[in-house]
Amino acid sequence: MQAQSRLAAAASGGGGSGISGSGGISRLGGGAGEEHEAVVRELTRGHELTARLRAEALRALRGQGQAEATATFILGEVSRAFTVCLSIMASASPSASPPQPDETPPADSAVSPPPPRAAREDNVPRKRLLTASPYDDGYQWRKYGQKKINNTNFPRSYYRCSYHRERRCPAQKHVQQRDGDDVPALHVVVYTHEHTCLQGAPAELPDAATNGGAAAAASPDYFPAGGETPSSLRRLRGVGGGGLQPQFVDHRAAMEERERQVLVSSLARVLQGRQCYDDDTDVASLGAVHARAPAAAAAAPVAASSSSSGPVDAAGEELDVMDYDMTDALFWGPFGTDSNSYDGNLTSTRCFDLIN
DNA sequence: TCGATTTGACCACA
DNA sequence: TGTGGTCAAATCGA
Repeated sequence: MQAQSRLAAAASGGGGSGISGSGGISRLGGGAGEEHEAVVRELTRGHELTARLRAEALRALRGQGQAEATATFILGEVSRAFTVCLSIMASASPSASPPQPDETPPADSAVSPPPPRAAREDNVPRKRLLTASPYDDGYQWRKYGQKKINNTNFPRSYYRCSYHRERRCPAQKHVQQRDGDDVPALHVVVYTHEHTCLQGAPAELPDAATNGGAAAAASPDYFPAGGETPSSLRRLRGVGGGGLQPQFVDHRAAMEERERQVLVSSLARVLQGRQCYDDDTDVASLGAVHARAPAAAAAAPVAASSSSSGPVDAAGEELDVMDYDMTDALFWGPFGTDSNSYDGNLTSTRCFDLIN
């Protein structure tokens, strides 16, 4: 598990200034399990702190256009990186392993439960993912149902792409918290169908880690003809719990580099204050947070999948750990109407995937 | 008032 | 026939 080793090395401060202080890991003693728990604990803490920082930054930058958008983008990517790392750690967790045949059954299992219901054979492609952050995958979803599933402790929630009607996007997912006492709680997410709301996205998109995606947003295909969407811009500044990611609001012109530099430098100072980075942290390394996340996600699951002993869902089906690529970079931008009625045009953003 | 979520009922599949 | 998946009216909240 290369990624796990890297994470453990990073957590123990190998080669750098490391993490210290009251909230950090001063020393990683004990066995691998203890070390694993410590890394997960710190990642979870980092994830939570990022969310708080994001809320504070957005409050402070509200109405400041590019700065607000850039802060949303960067902190969103930092959050995503934490999510990826937590997913990797979850897949490597002893608690994530499927029950072994020789394990002692629960005391109340004298009557063996019925075999899990077979999956529907509808030839619909499905991707399964085990994650601690099932709602932070970069897409916008609308919940349309919830169901108590037999022999599980937690209900299953059903979601459709927010563009289900507007763009006939068939993408769906359902989320179900896995039984057990995982910390953080792990959820099995099953994605059904690919997003087709990505249609019309530029064929080639630049690396957002280096330019923030400004060139992508500058593509004439990215915004509809006539382009300006004041209503959507209003919505992007409004409420919504952070579901909207307006990183490319009005980015047809190249992002103003100076403003971005100022903001990123501020963020770097904040992050350094939390001692999350080495002393030589710079703007480039912040951008690399984005670049590393998909790479790390791709690296670890490959090894795990080859062992065919990865995590399983409630039905006993092995989770395809390659599905971590669902956390790859996604980009959102404004378009069209700001109506989001159920039957009409839904939202003021659309998404497309940089990868593929 | 409008959009999102909840939840009971219904439907289709194994 | 039971269960998972979806629908749609009711409800909630901004």
